[in-house]
Amino acid sequence: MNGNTNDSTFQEIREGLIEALGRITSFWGFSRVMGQIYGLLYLSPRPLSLTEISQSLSISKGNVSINVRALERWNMVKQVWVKGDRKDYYEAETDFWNIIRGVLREREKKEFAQALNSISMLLGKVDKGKRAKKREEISFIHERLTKLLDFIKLMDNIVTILLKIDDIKGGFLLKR
Amino acid sequence: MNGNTNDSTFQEIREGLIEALGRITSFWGFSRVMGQIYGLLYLSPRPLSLTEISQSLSISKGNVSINVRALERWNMVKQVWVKGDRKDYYEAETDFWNIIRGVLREREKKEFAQALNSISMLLGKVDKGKRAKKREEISFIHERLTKLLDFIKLMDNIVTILLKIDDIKGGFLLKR
DNA sequence: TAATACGTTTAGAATATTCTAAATATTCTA
DNA sequence: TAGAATATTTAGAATATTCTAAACGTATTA
Repeated sequence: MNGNTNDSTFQEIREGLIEALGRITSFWGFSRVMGQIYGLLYLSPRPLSLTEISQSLSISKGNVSINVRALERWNMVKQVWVKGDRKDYYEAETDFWNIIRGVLREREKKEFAQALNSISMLLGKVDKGKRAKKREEISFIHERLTKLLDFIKLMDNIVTILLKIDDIKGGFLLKR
Repeated sequence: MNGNTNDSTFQEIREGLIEALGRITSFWGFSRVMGQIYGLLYLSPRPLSLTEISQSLSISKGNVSINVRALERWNMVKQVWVKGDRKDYYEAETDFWNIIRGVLREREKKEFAQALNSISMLLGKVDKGKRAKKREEISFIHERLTKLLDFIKLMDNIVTILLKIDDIKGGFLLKR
């Protein structure tokens, strides 16, 4: 090193971010490759093609294809048009709150709804049997399920409110 | 079915919750078995031993052992003493906010710290090379990394504040 | 239309994870 | 201390996931 920020330093930084984001996405339940691709795009001054991504990360084109599609689904990557080139190009979405919003909407929201459904159904089953012998056991189970259901409802409401605020105000609470 | 809530209905409900919680924990990045064990304990009026859990869920004792330990680490299950019995018994922690608090503290918090570290380090590398030729590229990378770092800091702060509030007030914001 | 350049899908290989059964360690009781 | 009851660890089997290379399909150019 000579004190200048040269190409190899850039390379080092890129690889560092790729690794870091790979770890993070993996931690949050996405695929590691998604984070790596996102990291690469995030530090690229211009959109990259599928082939370039594949080569930069030493990952097969098929794999890149699948993961880029996933990233698009999660609002983390946008496809862009490059004039005079018929390849598809991709760039990183840099509005993180927008990404979170998308994830909350598609993933957490759905999961809460499903949980809510399951537990409600189970509670329904308890309530059907009023004349049972085992009073205590019924009331115990009823109480526990109700408590759980209330909690899930509350979480679901919080998420809903967050999304509403964000929709209406364009993110006054969350954006910077 | 005869309209009464009988044992087989209880069984059905238990299995329903076990399945639902298994799905949820799996979704949130924990093992499925953890959710199942938690579900079983959550609807059990008395603490259960390792062997009972193993039999109820048709899972090897070894597996139960590992996952119960994980549940304890996450504050989701407590070991309890049953007089006159030298087996270990376990029961579900029913304060969900307490559980969340623990998870935030041990998992998210740590992960944010690590991310913060990585990105700061990368930014440091950029700043070292002031006299480089590629001015634009430097400022581009600098800007992007700063933006990312700020975001992570903000998230980290939010979590920190949540935990502080909860510590001081005993959870006035979160508890019900 | 033929040849080319690309993206997607797929079958199976590589890898990682989870699980069990058995071995080992620990704790308790007599 | 010996023996019994329990919990934990571990080696390897079972399973699930991820990845690649090649096949395929589609659009574009010559």
